[in-house]
Amino acid sequence: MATRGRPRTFDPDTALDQATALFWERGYEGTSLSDLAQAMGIASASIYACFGSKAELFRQVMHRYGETFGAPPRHALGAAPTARAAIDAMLRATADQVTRPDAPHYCMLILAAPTGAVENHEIREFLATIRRSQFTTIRERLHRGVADGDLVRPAQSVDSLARYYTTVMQGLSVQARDGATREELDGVITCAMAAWDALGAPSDSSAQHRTTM
Amino acid sequence: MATRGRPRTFDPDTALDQATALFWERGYEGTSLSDLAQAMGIASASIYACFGSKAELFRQVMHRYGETFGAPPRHALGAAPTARAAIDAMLRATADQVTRPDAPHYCMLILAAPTGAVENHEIREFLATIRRSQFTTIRERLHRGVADGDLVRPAQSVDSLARYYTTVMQGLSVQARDGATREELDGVITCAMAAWDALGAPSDSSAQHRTTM
DNA sequence: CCTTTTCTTTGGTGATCGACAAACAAATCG
DNA sequence: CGATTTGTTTGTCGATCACCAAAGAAAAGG
Repeated sequence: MATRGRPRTFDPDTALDQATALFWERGYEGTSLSDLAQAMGIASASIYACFGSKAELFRQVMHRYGETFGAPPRHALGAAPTARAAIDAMLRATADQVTRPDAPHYCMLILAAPTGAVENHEIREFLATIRRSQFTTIRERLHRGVADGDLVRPAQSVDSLARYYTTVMQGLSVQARDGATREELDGVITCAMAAWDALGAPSDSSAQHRTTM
Repeated sequence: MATRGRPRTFDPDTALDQATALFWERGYEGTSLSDLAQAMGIASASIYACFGSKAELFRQVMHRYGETFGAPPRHALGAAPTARAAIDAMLRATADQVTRPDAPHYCMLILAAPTGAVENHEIREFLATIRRSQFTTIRERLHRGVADGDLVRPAQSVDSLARYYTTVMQGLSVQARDGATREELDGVITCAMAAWDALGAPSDSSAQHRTTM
């Protein structure tokens, strides 16, 4: 792999990090190319040469973002021994991430481009697709719990339960955005997990209140 | 109150509705003044004469939006006899609103401007303030439930319970945005209400012991 | 009628948007 | 070395941004 031609004078990964910081602070539409070029320390033409376009740069930012910011919740979901522990750990890890003191208090995947001009609908749909895959990942973890026997098939369907915890996770971003503290999010999560004990019926404690609705 | 001068040739309320439709579809930053002028059927100068600025127009749009789109959930919260029924009805009404076939599937208050350019931070904070007031309204309804005796002070604090249901409500917008159906949101809400029975203590059984919080 | 008041239309402000062409610079290859 | 390849710099493209001044139009007051 010969490296012909003039070598790049900047590190693409570092530049991506700087672009991430800006997109994170201002969202997709709120960030301009001249802002990006200045923050990345290069001319806008170099952005096009290296990353293609503003949209393509954002996609690469989100890819990197998913592997860093998104890693703890994803890892928690997969590593915990039971479905209940997995969901709980995923939510706590999310709360950790969206209240980190060194970053804006929300998840880019959810709030960086939920709406926007017509010409940016592709970016919005790009993020929506990732969010939908999060839901299916959570759902699969619950199904695994049913297979493992640590989650009794709930009165509500597994689909509903998965969507419910996805909803809570996404709501955490809005809460953090509005100034909720890590401790307050912990209280939210504890409430959310109380539904598990009412619905999912853990195998260790036999069903108690099954009435309602 | 004499009406001197040339009368207005358009109805401000109708124009506000048309502006609402556009802001709703594209968010705050994604909507341009020329788009608005065209949709409202007037020149941009008339927008400034009547509404002041883009930001001021958006504030008036949100005021009207809160009195129309926001009315059903707010009314449900206040009208239901018990705290539990109030929260349940509020969430179902929210699900109704964010899946209406005649409007974009999300709540503007939550997703119209969660991020954006630095010069639009005031708009973002304007919406955040309204969202925080929603939380306090929900909290007050729960406190009323405690006073009424239909909600036993939960193991988790009333604050946490209020923030939890606020989080779920906000998450519903993201879910609807990503294509969740009304029925799927119903399943989410049923799961969310299951937490009530685990935390808040049943409403029918008379208040048991008053544990300190 | 004329004056005053208010709104609308016209037209354009400077700034900034995303994107790129052309010229220049720095590396490898033969 | 010269030729080739690749990245950077410079400058700018047409479009669009939010906004507004100036002039024309339509009403009421005198």
